[in-house]
Amino acid sequence: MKKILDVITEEMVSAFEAAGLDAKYAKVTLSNRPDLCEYQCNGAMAAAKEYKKAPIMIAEAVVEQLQGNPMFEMVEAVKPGFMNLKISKEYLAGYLQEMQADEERLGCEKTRHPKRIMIDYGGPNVAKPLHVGHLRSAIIGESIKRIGKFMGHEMIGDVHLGDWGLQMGLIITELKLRQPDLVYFDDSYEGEYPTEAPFTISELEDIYPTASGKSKVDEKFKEEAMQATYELQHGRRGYQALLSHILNVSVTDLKKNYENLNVSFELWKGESDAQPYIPDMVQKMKDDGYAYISDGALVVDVKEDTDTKEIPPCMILKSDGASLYNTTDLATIVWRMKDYHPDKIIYVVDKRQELYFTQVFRCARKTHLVDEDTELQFLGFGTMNGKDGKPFKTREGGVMRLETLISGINEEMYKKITENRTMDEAEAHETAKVVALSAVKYGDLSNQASKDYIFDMDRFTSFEGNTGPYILYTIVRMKSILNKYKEAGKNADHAKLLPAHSESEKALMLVLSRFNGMMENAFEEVAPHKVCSYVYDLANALNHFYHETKIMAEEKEEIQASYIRLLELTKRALEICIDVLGFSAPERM
RNA sequence: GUGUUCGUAGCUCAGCUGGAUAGAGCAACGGCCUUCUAAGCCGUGGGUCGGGGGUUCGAAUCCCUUCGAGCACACCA
Repeated sequence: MKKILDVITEEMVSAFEAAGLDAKYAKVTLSNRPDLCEYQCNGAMAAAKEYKKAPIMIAEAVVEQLQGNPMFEMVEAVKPGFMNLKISKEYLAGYLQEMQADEERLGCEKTRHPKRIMIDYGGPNVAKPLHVGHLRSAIIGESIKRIGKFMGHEMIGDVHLGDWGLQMGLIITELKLRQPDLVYFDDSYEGEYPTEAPFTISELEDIYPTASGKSKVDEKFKEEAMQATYELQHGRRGYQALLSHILNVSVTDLKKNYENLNVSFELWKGESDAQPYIPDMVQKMKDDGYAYISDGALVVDVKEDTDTKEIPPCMILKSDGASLYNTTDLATIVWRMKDYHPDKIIYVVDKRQELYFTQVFRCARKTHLVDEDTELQFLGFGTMNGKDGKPFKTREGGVMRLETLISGINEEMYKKITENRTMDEAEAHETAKVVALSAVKYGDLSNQASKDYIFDMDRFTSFEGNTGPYILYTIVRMKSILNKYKEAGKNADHAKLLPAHSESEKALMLVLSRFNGMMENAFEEVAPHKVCSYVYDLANALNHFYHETKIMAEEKEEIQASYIRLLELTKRALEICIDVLGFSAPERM
């Protein structure tokens, strides 16, 4: 259904035209003076110049046309030339009724031009546990994916595993040291390799850091690892079998961890999947004359005339002929185009990689890896800092494992819940997890993705004010009333949504009516934080209304049923929003 | 050095496609639970929107400049 601002703007357009004025000035926006009005149009002041008339004269002429329009409760022209509007309660109730009829989407239409959008987020490394640095990409990427899906686009999330490079060689080398007799290290072995991995995830998580540590002090060990890497990448059977074991064990564990975050991926591709495409890609870049040797390395120029600074060429192969991150990312674009032909690829990556990605994108475009109309978008997110404003670290100064962070918050949450409510242990733990996740995700998403933000454990676990738990609490309150209503043997399913009876009810209705416009905008701007701020507005409006209105004590059935309908609508809107943000609400808390 | 992002209340952040008195939350202070979950609601105090210019009828928002901070600048990923 139409956005409420568009509906009002249409009326304004007619009014402008009826007053003999250009409709381009008729844009209506939300009021920034809620004490004066709900919507405003500032076009009269802009039009003053063209028509050489005082803005107030123009405003009055337009307002004249709107007098008596049943859509409005108030229309007035003020001081310099503002036009202030209040929508009629009847119209608003009708609008919400229409929203409610579309329970699934609340009147937020799917796009008419669905796109296939791949979204590259997550980016974990195999054999390494997830740490806090992986949190933002997962949370933001997941939310953007869900917003896109809701808007009707085909969203394909790809985890883009870090499963290529020296780290693999390190693991293999360390494993060889620990278990030299494994068949994987036997060159003469020609049979099938075991299906069972020769290590568990916890062993793997021990092997990698050990190996990594050794490589920094032990030159010989490092050389061996490099050699192993080389052999792996050049097809040594035993090592490739090991690689797939490492992958299996690791991916199983990663899936579990991401699941705990309510994050999932359509594709579990990794850097290794791009490798087969490298030779042809490089050859073609050479044949087409884009790639040339500079200082021994193979590069493609990507600078453009409009650059404000020198953009270094995009390196395709190192001077020793080896591939590097760029090569893999470009080859990844190759298979993505070949297998999926997306309209757009969004990269949800640390913003420090921006320059690097402009190089990759330009190179991909220049060498025609992507079509003209395939959009490559870099969505850089800021660093998650600790309370001191410096990158988030453990007390000891190390990187904190994601699991540690999450379980810490879960515990804190569990304490809070058991302090305040009586609930059996199992439910309390389950609820704690749900609420803790909302705290983390909302805390992250309510900030603009591109900015650094301070992850303040105390603030997030204090659960007051603009937080995930506040939103959940609001939903739980509504659920509680709705249950009571049902328990009383009543049913409001076919009740009419009546015009607002109070200011707080109308205020709530006004926020609700913004739903479809908000969602559309959040998608267009790839901005989950806009969903957060809407959700907060809505929860606030509900709580004001809730506080003033004794719903269960309302004696007139018709009015009470209308309140219930309004609660249902609000609850639904909040639930859609938090779902799109990637978390959910418990039954009680 | 070059480029880039940012600088809004004591703290954490919105607002930035220009509009009327710059908004929240936390913290501080004061009210509200015999009635639907007080993890709530209502109220008070707190701001040269880093500084300076400019464009405009109008600037936190656009442009220039300056100061300060972060980040990035080809053989790591």
